[in-house]
Amino acid sequence: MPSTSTRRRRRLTPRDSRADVFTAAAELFSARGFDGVGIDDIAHAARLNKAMIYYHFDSKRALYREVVHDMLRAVGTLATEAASRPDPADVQLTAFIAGLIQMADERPWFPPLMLREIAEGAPRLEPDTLALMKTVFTAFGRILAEGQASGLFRPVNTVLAYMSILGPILLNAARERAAARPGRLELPMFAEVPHSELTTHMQQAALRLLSAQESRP
Amino acid sequence: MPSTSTRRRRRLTPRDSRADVFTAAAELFSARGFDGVGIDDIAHAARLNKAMIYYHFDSKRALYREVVHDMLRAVGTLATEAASRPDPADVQLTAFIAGLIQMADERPWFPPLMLREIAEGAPRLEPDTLALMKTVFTAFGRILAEGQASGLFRPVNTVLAYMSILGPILLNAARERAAARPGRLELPMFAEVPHSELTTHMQQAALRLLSAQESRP
DNA sequence: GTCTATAAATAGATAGAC
DNA sequence: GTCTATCTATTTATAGAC
Repeated sequence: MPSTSTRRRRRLTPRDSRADVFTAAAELFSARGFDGVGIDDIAHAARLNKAMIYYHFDSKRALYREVVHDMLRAVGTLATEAASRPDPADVQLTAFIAGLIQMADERPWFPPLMLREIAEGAPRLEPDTLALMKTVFTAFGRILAEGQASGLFRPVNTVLAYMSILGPILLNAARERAAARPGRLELPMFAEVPHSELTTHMQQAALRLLSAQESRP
Repeated sequence: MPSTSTRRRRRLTPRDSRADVFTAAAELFSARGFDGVGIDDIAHAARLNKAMIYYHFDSKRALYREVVHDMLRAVGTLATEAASRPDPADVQLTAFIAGLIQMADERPWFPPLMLREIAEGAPRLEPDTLALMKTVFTAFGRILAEGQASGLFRPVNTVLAYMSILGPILLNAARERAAARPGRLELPMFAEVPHSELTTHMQQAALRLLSAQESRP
């Protein structure tokens, strides 16, 4: 969420239109991409008009950047905290995975948005955005290195391991959103998967991928 | 590739402008998405002009549909052929994985395009497109079921297994394209990964995920 | 803070010459 | 088959009233 600390506080919940714009923008950018969304669409979804968008944000691109940065900051914090836990690497890793899945639940716009950013090679991303992405990857690398140093994990390419864990989580979350469209649920590939089953599967898959010893049940 | 069989053949390689449009469109849609690409961009990339696009294709959307369908047909064929091999399921599976990686090499526009289609919930996809997607998923399901029936694979949710295999492959291929942008290669997360290492990793990961017995080396 | 109205640029699509 | 010129609609962004 965007920081509200810099703006004046008023009493009696007087509608935070900036937050409404942010949320509407996040949902729409996630669903249709930067170019697929018009300022008018965002304004309508936030039950406001064009002018209010520009009252709160400098430009469409600036608004998009805030949405992406908010998302990356959250993931960066999650990864860094997981890597800093005083636990063995497998616990750190499963915590990271559970956190990612939970985050996709709390910020449903996050998975498609991140998927698209990667798919497009993040052309709209300035240096500070790349720095945020680097934070996540670095923290993940720390977990892996620690697991390998302790003999818990086998040696694997860090980039490929990263893709192997991030990929399915993002893809499945995006799939869930796609399944929500009318007439999709009948198709087997859009079948609903319980949250708990998802988490278990992803954690098992990661440990099976990395485990140095024979596979665990 | 689009079928050229319906059009007249001329001698001396007289430039197939339709194929040029198709390739340019595939590359651009892949890199920037449907809404991120203008007809003019495609025309320029194909060293033609707007009018030629509409001479060959009915509309921007029709052109996009052809690109997506061509891709899905190719993956569908790959998956169906892998599932029809007279081999044990693990061989079928590794063949499917190797084929996917090879396809991403031959049609570099495929991974980002498919990633985006999933991320967006395929809003532009008509019934016949969904049928193509279903073909791929069904063939994958056959491989899994056969592996489980023969005791080679453990029981896993088909959808989650599908995401776990497709996700990393697509994500990594998209990452590779993103890495090609200037100033990216220095970052660790955009480091180059040899083709062979990628294939081995993905096949190992899939087998470790699904294997019924203890992990294989 | 919120709105209407409008400017200025861009994009999908077509007409028609060659 | 290939081109230039153009129509029309949409879209980002701003001006200014309330």
